[in-house]
Amino acid sequence: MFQRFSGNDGSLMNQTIRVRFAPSPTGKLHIGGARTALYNWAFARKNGGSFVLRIEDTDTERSTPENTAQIIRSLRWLGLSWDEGPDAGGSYGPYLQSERTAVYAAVLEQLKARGRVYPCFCTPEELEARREAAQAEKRYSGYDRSCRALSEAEVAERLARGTAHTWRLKLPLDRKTVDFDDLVFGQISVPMEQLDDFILLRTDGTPTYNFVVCVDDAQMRISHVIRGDDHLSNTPKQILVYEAMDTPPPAFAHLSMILGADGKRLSKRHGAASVEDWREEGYLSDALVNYLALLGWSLDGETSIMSRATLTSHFSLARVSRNPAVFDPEKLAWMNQVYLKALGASAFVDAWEPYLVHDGLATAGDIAERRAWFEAVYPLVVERIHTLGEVDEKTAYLFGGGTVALDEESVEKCLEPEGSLAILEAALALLGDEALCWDAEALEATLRTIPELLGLKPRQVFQALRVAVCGNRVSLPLFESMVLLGRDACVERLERAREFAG
RNA sequence: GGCCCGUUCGUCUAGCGGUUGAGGACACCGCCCUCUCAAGGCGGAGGUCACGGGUUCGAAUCCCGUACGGGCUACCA
Repeated sequence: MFQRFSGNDGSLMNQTIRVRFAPSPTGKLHIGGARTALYNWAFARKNGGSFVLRIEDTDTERSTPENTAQIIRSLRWLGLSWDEGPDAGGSYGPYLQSERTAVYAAVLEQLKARGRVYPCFCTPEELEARREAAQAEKRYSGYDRSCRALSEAEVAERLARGTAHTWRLKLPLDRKTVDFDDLVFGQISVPMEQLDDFILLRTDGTPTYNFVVCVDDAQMRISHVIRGDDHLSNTPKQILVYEAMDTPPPAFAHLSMILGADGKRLSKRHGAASVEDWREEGYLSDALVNYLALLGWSLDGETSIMSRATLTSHFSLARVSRNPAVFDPEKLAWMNQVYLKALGASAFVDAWEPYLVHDGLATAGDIAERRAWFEAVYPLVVERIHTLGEVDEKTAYLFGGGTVALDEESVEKCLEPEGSLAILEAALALLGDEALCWDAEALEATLRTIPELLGLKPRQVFQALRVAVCGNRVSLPLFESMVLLGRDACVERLERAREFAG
């Protein structure tokens, strides 16, 4: 699959598009990570390329297989699919960094053979002291390259003696800058004085991030690295690693950070910060994907509701914003309702079921048996909620049979005032008619006669009946609620309410 | 401290030198609808385009400073 695109030098060239999402399994999939994954996926799908999932689990302290499984679950829930990954296989594996140690060792050996790295025997304490001294004198505090000046004999001698050492990258001393053309940020230029011979392999033999990420991206033939802009400053270092490996670097596209309402980087402090959290609160993946797509990217500046298909047919890095974006839960909530309204009754009941079961309102068996009843609730409740998590609270009064919990304040305001008893009696009399058809239209037509009969305002009548039947002065539409409750339950509730009525 | 990056209504954004008296969306306000709450319809308020200099006939758009914010500056990723 070949695509023409503009290369770093501005020329057009043919290249297979391959992108990757490389999360570290140290926790759940975060909103920021989800957006990075989404943009990578959209870019790959739009350009007919491949999307690779690679797990960066080298931090054995914090990485767990559970987190990896959880991240994969979240990505799938979001509707993203990858062509290669730990679970999907592929010809550039393994896709777990913890299984790639031999690859890193081999590349390091090549770099040694080509004289692009050198051992450093400086201890952390020495480095720390020198760094502090440099900072005190306001000099660049990077490594002073002292071990780079060691003679071959001395190096051989220390190595033979088994002296603890790291391996550092030998930066070219004759360059002035490292330049690259970021697909989002544009031309970036960093002076070489700001870069030092950073460590590729630690004393304990483990490779560092800036090394492994290059090895992996190079070996996996990644064409475009799309990631958070916290890596923008690391990019020059990585370009130097590519040069040492004698491999052309991929194109880079950095995504600005997602912030909380306080302007700080989005985190748990801001409430739900992981995809899993939002799912549990009752957000639809379609809504989350749509919202995330627009957080830092726009189709045309006008469109706000769009499907994954639109995303994958129109996504473009050129339209990715450089400014950090503040995550706005209110807009997500609005968008979620838009998607809930488009869901349809059947899909809604499926999505609602876990909440019903969890809150003890119904069992899976009840739902299967009275499917139509649950589906009838949908059009009433959907325009009054933003998340699935709110549905049970809004509909709980429909489940009590002949009894309902009466809201104290509602009773006080709508049931206790004089005239309520007469309203209840009138309603009971009218509903006692066995011939009355128990549907919303008939109920409304019948009960509409009460205001005139008693000389009361419709509002007063219906609010009294609402509190008697629904237990609260705020509820789903009264007549439809009565239909869902059934005649017996309604009559019983009206009778019970009489003792509170004025 | 040094280096890199960013800065358009409260928020997400459109805008890539003139058709912009800066457009859309969320939130907000009002009206209509109405059995409550919503939803919906209509309308409104809200931006001296961070600030200061330039370049230009003309700048939100290009250049340079300043301020503010973020990132990197680790034997973290």
